[in-house]
This record gives sequence, structure tokens and C-alpha cells, in this order.
Amino acid sequence: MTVQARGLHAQVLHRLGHAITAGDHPPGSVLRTDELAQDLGVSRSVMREVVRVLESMQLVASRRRVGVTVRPVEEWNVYDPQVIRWRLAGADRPRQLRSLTVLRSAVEPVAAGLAARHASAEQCAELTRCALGMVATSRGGRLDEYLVHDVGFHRIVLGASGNEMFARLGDVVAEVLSGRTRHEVMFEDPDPAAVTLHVRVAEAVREGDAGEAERLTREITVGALRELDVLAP
Amino acid sequence: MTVQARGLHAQVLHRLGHAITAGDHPPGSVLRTDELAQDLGVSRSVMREVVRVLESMQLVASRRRVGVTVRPVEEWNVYDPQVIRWRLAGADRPRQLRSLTVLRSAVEPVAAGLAARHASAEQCAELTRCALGMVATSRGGRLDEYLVHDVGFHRIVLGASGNEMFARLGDVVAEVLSGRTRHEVMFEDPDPAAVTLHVRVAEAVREGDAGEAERLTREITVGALRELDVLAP
DNA sequence: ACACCGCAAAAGTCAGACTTTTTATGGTCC
DNA sequence: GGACCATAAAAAGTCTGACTTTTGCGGTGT
Repeated sequence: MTVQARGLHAQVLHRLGHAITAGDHPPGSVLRTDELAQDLGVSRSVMREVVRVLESMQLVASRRRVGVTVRPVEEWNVYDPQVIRWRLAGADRPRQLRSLTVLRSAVEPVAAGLAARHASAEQCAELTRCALGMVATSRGGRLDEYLVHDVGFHRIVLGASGNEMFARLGDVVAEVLSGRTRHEVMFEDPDPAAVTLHVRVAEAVREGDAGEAERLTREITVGALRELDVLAP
Repeated sequence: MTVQARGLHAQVLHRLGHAITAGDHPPGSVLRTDELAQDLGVSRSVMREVVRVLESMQLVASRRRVGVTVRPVEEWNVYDPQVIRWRLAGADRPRQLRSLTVLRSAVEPVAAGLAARHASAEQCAELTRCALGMVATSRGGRLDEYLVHDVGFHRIVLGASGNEMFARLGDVVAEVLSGRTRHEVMFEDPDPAAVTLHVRVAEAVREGDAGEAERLTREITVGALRELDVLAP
């Protein structure tokens, strides 16, 4: 799918991280650095660096005389973008997608409210442009173009909130939205009501109406949750 | 302050990570692995592993022929617990504290609403116990004991939400709350109104009243935000 | 001004030796 | 038989030195 022609370290990290988050090596499994290095055909230096990174993601714990133990899921750094990507690409994609959507439903409305207070003129303009772009591409199966505007819209709202932690969720939201277009059932054009809501959010932010922006965004995220309930059991 | 007698790697990681998040080595600075190793008196192996971890936190980027470049703050993995701890211990503690409190104000109400739907009998009991513990220790300068119950309360709400990403914020909230007791102005006993709110949230969750649990928790977080506005400019 | 080439700097990779911690084993003594 | 201690072994941790690969930069030539 994606080109992973980067260095050895990145390749091995990706491979092991993906394997662990996918459930091979279930929690409690014990791996040995040397053995892994040999199996994957890399030097111990590389493998050690990989293990250290996985350790910082709380995916594994390394202990002397024992080895590298896979930690239980509850202890993973589930906010690490890399971990999120692995999980979205693996078996518990549905679970991860739901977690993220619930998170969105909590964060985005508040972010929109803050954006209404803090957004610069430039950000307002960009937001409106995205909303109009969504309208323009909402019919006729132009899903890819629609997605670009949709992602841009949410990214700007999160950024304009002025909260760095909200802003950093932009990538995650992008991942969720594009995932919906690519993997999930998205044959038809997007829901017209949702499109309208986006336009109205842009208006509310432009007018500095925090309450309205928050309320409308909450409607959007409720819609996203409902959509998820329809697709997943 | 804390005992950091662990391995060399952990010590060096802590030192460098702390320095970077504190603003020594401002974004754009270029470091060289070998030089760092020599300066800190460790081998290149250790330093390389440290750099790899910092790289996975998006604090730095390592490029051949250039060196290790410190990335701009907007690109850091601000959800990494380690990064959060460093920043809370450094110069932009106020900024970080505000980000986290705003995040709480978004997440906790939604989490409480979900907890009202999903909490087990056991979790309800534990929640009530914490709330009562808060009441019992809310007067007479028993701040440390109060803190334990306060942290427990919020941790349980986040955990009972059934959302793994919410649950993982338990540590962060604990950090914020205990920071408030330790560093910030907290001479007096906690606000009685806040204590009452916690008790009522526990009741709402027990009764499965999601709307009420969310509303009451929102009041709590609004209070936390207001408190922050009073203390910080 | 521009394209090309080669040098050198820095990260990346590998291999091997040695140290330290921790667990398990096994033996001794009560 | 059980508790306790010494010993050995296993695995991670650390150090060192050599080699490879990429890439920015300066120089050269047209």
C-alpha cells in the first residue's frame, strides 16, 4: 500500500509494532531482543533501538533476565499517532474507530466553541472556503474532493481553537474521515444535512457565536456516531 | 525530587527530553549525536537509542549529514505522558496546565455521560466511596487525603466510560489535580460547592442518568477553568 | 548563471566483547 | 519437608571500533 522504503529501523519498527498491535504476540508474551534481531535479519543495535521506541509507546516492557514483555492494551499509549495508525490498519480497526469517534464527539464541539472566540479572519475565510467546497462537491460521486474539504474543515476548527492538544487531533480526525471514505461503506453522496451543518458552523464561527458553533458541531458528531452504529454492531 | 536511579538510557532520555521541552535547544537547533554522547558522558549506543525515542515523540528529527534537529512545538506528541510530565515540570507549565484543563472540560462531561450508561455496580460503589471520601476530608486542611479521593473519582469516571482513550487520560488528570494541590495556591479547603457536585455526579451515574451526569460534570470542569483564570493571567 | 562532480560530515548499520541485574537452581541445614 | 543462602546462567545493558550510505556544500567548468 504505502511505500516504506525508509531506513532499516523504520521498517523493523513498523513490522514489529504492527504485529504487536494486531495481536500476534498477545499481552504477556515474552520476546528476546537477540532472537528478534536474528529472525528479522538485522543487527542487535537496530533491534534494540526499535525495542526502546516500542517501550516508549508502552507497547512493551523490557526487563533484565526476562526479556521484552508485551504489555496489556490498557497500558498502551493509544494517543500515539503511530499506534493509532497501526491499530486502524489491523484487526481492531472497528474498536479503534469507535474510540476515536467518541473522542471526536467530546472534543470537536468544545473546539468549535473556542474557535468561534479565537479564530482569525484568515481562519474564518479558510473555514468558509472548505464548507463551500464541501457543498460544491457533495453531489455526483466526487467523494475524494469532498474528503479534502471535509478534512480541511475539521482541521481548521481544531487549529483555530487555540488549544495545542485539540490542534494535534487534526491528523487523527483526518485518518478517521479518510478511512470512512476509503474502507467503509460510502457509496452514496454524503448526507446533505451534514453538509448544511458544516456551512452553519462556519457561519457561527465567523459571527463569533460560540454556543451555536458548539451546538451545531455536536450535531455533526452525533451524526458521525449514529453512522458508526449503523455500520458496526 | 523524584528518584531517577534507573538505567543510563532513562537518565539521559530524561535529561535531554527535559532540556528540549524546557526550551534549551529551541526548535531548529541542530544537535549531533556523537557530540551529545560525549557531553553527557555516555556511549553512542545509548545516545542513539535516546534520540530514537525522542524522534518517536516527534521532539526531534534525525537526518543524515545534518544532525538531530529540534522540531517546532506544534509537531510534538503532546499526548505522550512523558512529554506532558516534562512540560509540566518546565517553563511552560502554565500553558500546559491550561491545555490539559481545557481538554478535561471537553472530555470529562462526555465520559461521565457514558459512565452513567456503562458503569458496573462495582464502579458505582467505588465512585460513591470516593465522593464520600471527598466530603469527609474536605475540611480541616486534609488536602492530601482529599486529593487521593478526588483523583480516584475522576479516574473511575474516565475508566467507567468504557472508552479506552478516555480511560488513558486518568493519569493526566491525576497529574493536573495533584499539581494543583502541590504547586498552585491551595491553602484553603476545597470549594464546598465542588464537593457537592462530585457527590451528585456519583448519584447520577448510579441512577444511570447520563444527561444529569454530563451536566454536573460540566459544572465541575467549568469551575476548574474558572479557578485557572483566577490563578493565571 | 547553471549544471555537474566529488568531498566530507553525519547518521545508519554491523559485530564483538564485556558488565550488570535478576531469576532460577540446587544444595545445605534445621 | 521446608526455609534459606550461595551460585550459575540468562538476558538486557553498555561500550568500542569499524564500515556504509546518504546528502549538503563548495568548487569547477561551461
